[in-house]
Amino acid sequence: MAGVNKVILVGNLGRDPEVKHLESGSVVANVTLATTEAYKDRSGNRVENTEWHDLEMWDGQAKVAEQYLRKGSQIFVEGKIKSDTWQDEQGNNRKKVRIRVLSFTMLGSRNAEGGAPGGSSSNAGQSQPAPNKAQPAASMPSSGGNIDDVEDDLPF
Amino acid sequence: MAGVNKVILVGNLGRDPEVKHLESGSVVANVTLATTEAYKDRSGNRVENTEWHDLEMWDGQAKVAEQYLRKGSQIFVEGKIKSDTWQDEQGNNRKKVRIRVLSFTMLGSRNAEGGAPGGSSSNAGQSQPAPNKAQPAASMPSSGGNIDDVEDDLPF
Amino acid sequence: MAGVNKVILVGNLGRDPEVKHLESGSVVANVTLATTEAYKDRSGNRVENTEWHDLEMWDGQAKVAEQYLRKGSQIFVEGKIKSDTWQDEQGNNRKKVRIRVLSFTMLGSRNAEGGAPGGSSSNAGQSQPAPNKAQPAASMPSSGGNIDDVEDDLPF
Amino acid sequence: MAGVNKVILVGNLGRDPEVKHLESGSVVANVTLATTEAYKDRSGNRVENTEWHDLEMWDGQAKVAEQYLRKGSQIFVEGKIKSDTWQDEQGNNRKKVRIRVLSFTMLGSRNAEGGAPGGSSSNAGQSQPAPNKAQPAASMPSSGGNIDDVEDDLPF
DNA sequence: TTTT
DNA sequence: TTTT
Repeated sequence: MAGVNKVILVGNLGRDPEVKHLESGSVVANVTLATTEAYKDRSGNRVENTEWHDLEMWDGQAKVAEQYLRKGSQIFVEGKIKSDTWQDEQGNNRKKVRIRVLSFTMLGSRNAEGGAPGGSSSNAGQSQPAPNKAQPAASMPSSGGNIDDVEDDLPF
Repeated sequence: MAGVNKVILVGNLGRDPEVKHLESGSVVANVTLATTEAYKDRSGNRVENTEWHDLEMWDGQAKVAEQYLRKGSQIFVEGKIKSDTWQDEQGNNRKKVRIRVLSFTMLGSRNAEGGAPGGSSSNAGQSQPAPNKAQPAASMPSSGGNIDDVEDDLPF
Repeated sequence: MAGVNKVILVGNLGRDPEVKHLESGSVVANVTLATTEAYKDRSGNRVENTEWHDLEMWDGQAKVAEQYLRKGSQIFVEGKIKSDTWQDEQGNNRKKVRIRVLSFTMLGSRNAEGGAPGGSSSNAGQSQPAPNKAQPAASMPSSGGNIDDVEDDLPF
Repeated sequence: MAGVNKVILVGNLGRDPEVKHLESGSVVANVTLATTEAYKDRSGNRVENTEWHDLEMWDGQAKVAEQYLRKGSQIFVEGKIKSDTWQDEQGNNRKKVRIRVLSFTMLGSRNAEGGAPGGSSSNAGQSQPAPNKAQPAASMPSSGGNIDDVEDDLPF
């Protein structure tokens, strides 16, 4: 019965977060995260391999994501694997795997000050204007949320 | 580019490993692992939630799995998320997520000596006779494999 | 500022937990945990290497430890590194590193039912009688504590 | 016997790495890493707590550290706890805990291009000129080392 | 001694 | 779809 289900990721967002404010008052953010590994194949050529992860963040976390994360943002994520299963129209069993984020931390913000925060690619047309990625203390959520390490504990 | 993609699981096998010896000489073992978490809901009732993970082990690892793991075995797993994507007959994009195991460790075997190793449920009819789960050093694979912590590093 | 400090251990207790009930009402348990790795040296000989960790558990966690953990118990631990620094009598800077446990899970108990729970080494003379290591749901702490995954979040 | 001893850190270097080239040909780099966590105390005041870790890197890893890491660099580290024990002159048992790095990844380099790489504080007087922190592929070690994820597997 |  |  004793179980551990833990995921640790460091990667970059493929898009701006998609945030939904539900009627219940809950907020959910869906984020796609790329983790890329590079290695040499047998011929000595450099090969890159990218894995795309579907992240799910809730409530306080989702709000911080909405406010501070953008396409290209680099984050550290701790979470767990969580799958939904259902039957499709053909009666086939289907399964969708997501990472339920338990906490995340923005990375690399220190050096963003000198240049365009997030770079030119971080604020594509479909998104609202990006906030200052440098995360000055003054722009911290007054709710007491912690930009740098956002936790949100639901039972599952 | 800097990426981290790490999964840590502790759980029990849902079935005996399914092992295939490929013509290429490679060996692959597919394992289903359950991680269960328990919590109290708002009414104070104990609720259990089980997540099933599809694990993939290769070569030396797969051989150790074949020899020592059985339905019910408790293991610690370190691996990474790895997905296959394709189009189904309807032209829909499909994605299958697996955990590529990088190393695993058998748990709890130390105290299993006194009773039936693995318990009555650990050796269903479709499987070969289970070996002694207590893993005495003497029964270690002569190939130099390490029963307790099996690693197998492929680039991806 | 963004920081991550995470430790994951699987090992066995070197002694029964040492538990102190403080006047403040807090409870602290000190636990020594051995993690052993085995490898082959250049000559092909099997070598074992054991690292001893000093764990610190508080309150609900400490109570569960007091009640259920014994010398020899195998546990999964998640925690963080936490050091105390001071000057000794000679004026030298000293540092003591501990693992502050954030959650732990008892391992291997499921299959222990058939034999002596914990095995002969798990209940040395200096300790109180060991409880049933099999952890039936019925023997769970009525306080709502979760034997299988004990969490306790202090700020640091 | 089955053991897991894993440490995961994200933090910033307190100093430039101290690198020693041993007569044996081995190279060792000692690095101090700060992991900072912030939280609100009972009065709602923001409190910061910094833990300092002593990291040890060897060979290929150490060379990459020497070349690319500087005071202030942010890295992701995976390693294990490793302690040395000895008796001091007074005959007291002493123990020194280090993190043996198994792999590390440089973080946040993407946005360093626009400004001064590493910032003004990253290259203090006592250090050699910092290399371009942006890690162009062209400056990669020809030895096949991977700047972004450096691994080095010794048995212990 | 870092970082924000 | 990210990043280098």
